[in-house]
Amino acid sequence: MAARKHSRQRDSILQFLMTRKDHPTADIIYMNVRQRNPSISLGTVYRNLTLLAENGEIKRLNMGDGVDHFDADTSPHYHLFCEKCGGVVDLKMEDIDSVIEKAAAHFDGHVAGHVTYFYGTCSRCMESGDF
Amino acid sequence: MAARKHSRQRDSILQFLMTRKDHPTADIIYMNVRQRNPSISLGTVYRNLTLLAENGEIKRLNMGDGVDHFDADTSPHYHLFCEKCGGVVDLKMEDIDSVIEKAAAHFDGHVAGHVTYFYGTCSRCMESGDF
DNA sequence: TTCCTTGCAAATCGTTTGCATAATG
DNA sequence: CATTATGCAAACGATTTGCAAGGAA
Repeated sequence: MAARKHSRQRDSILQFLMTRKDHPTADIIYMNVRQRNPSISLGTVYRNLTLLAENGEIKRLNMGDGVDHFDADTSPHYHLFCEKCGGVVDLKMEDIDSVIEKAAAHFDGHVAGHVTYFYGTCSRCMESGDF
Repeated sequence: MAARKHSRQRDSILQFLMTRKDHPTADIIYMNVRQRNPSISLGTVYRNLTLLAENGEIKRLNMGDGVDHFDADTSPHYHLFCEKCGGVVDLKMEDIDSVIEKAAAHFDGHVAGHVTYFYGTCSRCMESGDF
C-alpha cells in the first residue's frame, strides 16, 4: 500500500543500524546519523524506524526499559537486557516457540505468539566488574 | 526502610485491584477508585501502585502496549495480551523457567531471569466474533 | 507534476515530581 | 510532634503529528 519513494535519510538510518549489534534507541540513532546528515530531524528518524519496522526490514524491541530499541538483524534470535549498563545484547539459543503450545494447552482463546527476553549481566559488564 | 503509614487511598486501590482479574491500567484504576473516593488524584494512584509493586504486594506488567498493567495476584502465572480488545488475561501453564538455562548455555554473561508473555485472542473475543 | 518525505515545532501520552497541606502513628 | 501521604499542577521523556516546503518518480 506504500508507494514508497527513496530517501537519503532512510538509507543512512538503515545503513547505520546495520553496523551496530547493540540495538540502539531512536535517540542514539539520531545522534549518530546526524554526524553524516546534520540536518536530519528526530521526527524523521522516528518516522523511518516505524516505516522500516512495519515493512519487516528491522525489528522494534521492547525490553521493558521504557525505550524502544531497534535491530537490523531480522533473523529469529533472542535478547538480553543488561541491568548494569542498560544495553541489549544478542543471545543465541535454541528455539523456544514450543512455549506457545504449552500456553495453548489450557487456554480457551487463541495463542498467536509470544514475547520473551532475558535480563541479567552482559559479558562486558561481567568482566569489568565495575558496578 | 519505609516506615509506611496507613492510608485510605492505598487501601481502596489495593482492594479494587483485588476484585479485578483483568489487570487494569493506572488510569482505569483511577477512574474506578474515584467512585468511592472522589477526591483521590491520579498522582496518588501512581505513587501507591509504584509503592505496592516495590513492596511485592502487586505486580507491574509490561505487555508491550505502552501502558503498565497491574495485577494483585502475585503468584507465578503467565499473561496473554488480546490483540482484539486490548485486554490482558491470565494464562495458566506449566512453569517455563527452564528457558533460563537454555539461554545461559551459550552465553558469556549472567542470565538472571526472563520475561515472557503471549499475545493472541482471548476467549471472550473468540466467541463474540466481532473484530 | 504527483505525492511521498522532510524539518520544525507543537502536541500527545503515560508517568513522575515539587510543594504546601492533611492525615497517620 | 515527627513523618508519611495527598491533591494539584507543572514537569518529563519518549514518540507522534500537522503543516508548509523539498525531493523523488
